[in-house]
Amino acid sequence: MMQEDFSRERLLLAVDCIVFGFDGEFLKVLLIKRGFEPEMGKWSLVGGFLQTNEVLEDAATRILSQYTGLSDIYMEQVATFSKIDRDPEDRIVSTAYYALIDIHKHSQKLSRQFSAQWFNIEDFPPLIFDHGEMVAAALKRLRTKAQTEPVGFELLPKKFTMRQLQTLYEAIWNVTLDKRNFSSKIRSFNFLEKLNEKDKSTSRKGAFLFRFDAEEYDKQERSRTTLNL
Amino acid sequence: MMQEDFSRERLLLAVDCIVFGFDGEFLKVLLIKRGFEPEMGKWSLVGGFLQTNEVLEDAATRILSQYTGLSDIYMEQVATFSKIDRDPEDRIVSTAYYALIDIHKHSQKLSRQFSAQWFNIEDFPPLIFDHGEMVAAALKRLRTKAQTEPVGFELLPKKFTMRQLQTLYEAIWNVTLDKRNFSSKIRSFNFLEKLNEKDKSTSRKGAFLFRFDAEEYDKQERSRTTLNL
DNA sequence: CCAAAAGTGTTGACCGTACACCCATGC
DNA sequence: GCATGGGTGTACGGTCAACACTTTTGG
Repeated sequence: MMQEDFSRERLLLAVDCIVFGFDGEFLKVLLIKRGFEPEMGKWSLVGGFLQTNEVLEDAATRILSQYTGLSDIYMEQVATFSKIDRDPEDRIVSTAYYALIDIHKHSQKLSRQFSAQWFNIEDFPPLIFDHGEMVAAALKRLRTKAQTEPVGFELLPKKFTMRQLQTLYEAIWNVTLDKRNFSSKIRSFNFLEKLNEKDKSTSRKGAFLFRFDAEEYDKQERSRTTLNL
Repeated sequence: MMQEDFSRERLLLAVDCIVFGFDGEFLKVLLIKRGFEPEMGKWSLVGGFLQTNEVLEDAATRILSQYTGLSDIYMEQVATFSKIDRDPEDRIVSTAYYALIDIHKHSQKLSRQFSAQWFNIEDFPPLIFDHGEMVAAALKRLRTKAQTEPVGFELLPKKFTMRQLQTLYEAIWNVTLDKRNFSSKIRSFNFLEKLNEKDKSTSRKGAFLFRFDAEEYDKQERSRTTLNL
C-alpha cells in the first residue's frame, strides 16, 4: 500500500449474505423484508456491518446465525461491491458471501421474526441497493464451484436419494439431465456411500438413500479436474 | 444490512494489485520495494487506499497507472482480505485485484522510481503482510479464468507467434503442451487471425504472427463452455 | 393388476492425447 | 549444406450423450 500521496478516509464495511437453499424442486434464496430504514419494507439480503474485532468470515458467520439460527455452514466469499451510492445514506462498501444450507434446518422462529422468505432463484422480487447484482454474482460462483467441487451436498440432508441429488444439480444449472448418465457418472466418483435404507415417501418401490463420503472424497484430492456432471 | 444491533465502526479499505506479466518464458509478478514504513525495504504488491469518491475498480486502475504508467488494462477483482492484524499499524481491510499487462509496455522510469522488479511467479521473495496469500489467490483465479476465457492475450503484444502463445499457457499452468495439439485446438476456435507477417527473431524460417480477433470471439459468445487447452 | 417411480447398459460420436517427419532459411 | 526452429496429420482410447425397458409395491 502506498501511504504518501493519498488521504486515508475511513468507511463502513458491510457483509451481505446470499443464502441458498433447495426445497427438493427449486434452488431458493433467502430474503428478508427490511424492518428498518432506509428502504423499510423492501426485500433485501441478510447483512450487517463488519466489526473492528472480527474478520469478514466471522461477520458472515455471525449474520447467518442471527438470521437463520444455523452455524457450521458452508460459505464462500463472492466479491466486494463498492458503488458510491449503493447505499443512499452513507458510503458503505459491502462484501458478499454466499452460504449453502439445508433448507429444512432453517429456523422458523427467526424466519417469522425477520419476515424472511424463500424465493426461487429464477423468480425473486426486486431487491434494495445492488443486492440483485450480488445474487447474480453469487449464483454464477455457485454454478462454477459446483462444476469442480461437490458443494451440492451442503444443500441436501445428510441422507438423500439419487433423484434428489439430480434434481438439485438440474436446479443449480437450470438444465435437465439423463438419470442413467447422471447416476453412473456420480457413482463413478466413488464418493457416495449407498445406504441400506430406502426413502419411500415418493414411490411405492422406494429409493435407496446415499450419503456423501467426505473422507473418500478427500482421499482422491489429487488427480481430479472437474466433476462435469 | 442490519443496522439495529451493531455499531458502525469505520475502517480503512485498501486495494492491492497483483500485476502479472509474461517475458516470453515465465509468468512474472511485479513487486516493489517499499519506500515507507511500516516494513520499509521489504517487497510488497503495489497498492493504495480507496478514496471515498471512487469505486474499487477505479482505485485499482489509479494505482496501476501510478506504478506502471499503463491504462486500459485488463483487471479482475480477486477477493477481500480482512485479517485483524494483517497490517500491524492499523485495521486495514484490503481488496486484491489482478492485472494482466504486456510486460514490455511497463514504464522503466516508474519502475526505477518505485524500485519495482519482475519476479517469476514460481520464485519470488517473501512479501509483507498477507501479500503472499494474495498472489496465490490471484494466480489461482488467473488459472481458472484462463480455462474458460482467452485472457492470455492480455499478456502478449498485439501480434504474437503460436509458440509464444503456447509458452504463455505453459507458464500459466506450469505444464508442457504438445505444439501440434495446441495449435490445432487454438485454431479450431477461429478467433485468431493469421497475419501475413513473420517474426524472424527466433528462427531463420520465421514464425507467422497472429492477432486475437476479439470481434470474432464475441460473436461466438453463445455455445461456448471451456477452452480446455 | 395397475400406476408410478426406481433402477440399470449399450452404442456411436466426439474430443483429447500421443506421436514423427518435412520445410524454409540464414549462415 | 546444415543446423535451427516452424509447421502439419493420423490413429487410438476414453468420455459424453442418446436412448427404453424391467422391477417393485401400495393401493
